[in-house]
Amino acid sequence: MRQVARRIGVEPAYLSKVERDQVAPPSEATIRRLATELGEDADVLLALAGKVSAELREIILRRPKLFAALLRELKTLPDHALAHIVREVRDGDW
Amino acid sequence: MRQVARRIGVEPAYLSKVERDQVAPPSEATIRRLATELGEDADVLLALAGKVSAELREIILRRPKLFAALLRELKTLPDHALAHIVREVRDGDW
DNA sequence: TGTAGTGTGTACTATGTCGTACACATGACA
DNA sequence: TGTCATGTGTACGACATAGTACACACTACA
Repeated sequence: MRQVARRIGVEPAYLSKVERDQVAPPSEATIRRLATELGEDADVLLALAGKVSAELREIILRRPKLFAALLRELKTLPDHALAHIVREVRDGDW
Repeated sequence: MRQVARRIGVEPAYLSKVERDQVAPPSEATIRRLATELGEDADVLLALAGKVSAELREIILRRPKLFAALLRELKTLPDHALAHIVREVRDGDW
């Protein structure tokens, strides 16, 4: 644990408390370093901390109306339908 | 101005500073009341404040991987293509 | 048996967020 | 010319965020 703490640049005591939810979630930067260190998906770890990455936030902020409308429409769509859209867009069908 | 301030529940001095960007943006709740009062789109006003509504954040947080992938794919799509997707989903073509 | 490494409890701190409170200058106008 | 409404400058404050620093208890093991 001390090794992980040292590698991601925080105090061992702090990491210990983070793991046991004894403190508020770390900053995005710290969560990202932790995700890298643990081989976890950063977006998922951030979500566990109740955070959305600054990168995604920026995408939305550039076109708030469109993305707000889109997200509200997609909100209730099942996973496979979402994944389908992702694939279609990626394959350039737009 | 004092009337608007009173209606949205803040001090006139504060609203004055907000208008001239002399202070950090108000909270989401205050921005929403302001948007209602001014007849503006809340998502747009929130975006001007660099914020994404808690509602949209929650949608993402429930399925972080899917929405992260989706947003990154949609990031560079032109407005009309995004609007097209919104319509298709709304019309139940999924 | 002592000592070296491991996780944890307690206390503290700096910076950011989201405002309030009050005084003041200014211009309109009766 | 006094007063009344209007916007603004300055000071302050509560609470949240994102940690540090240090001491301490426990375990393994040479």
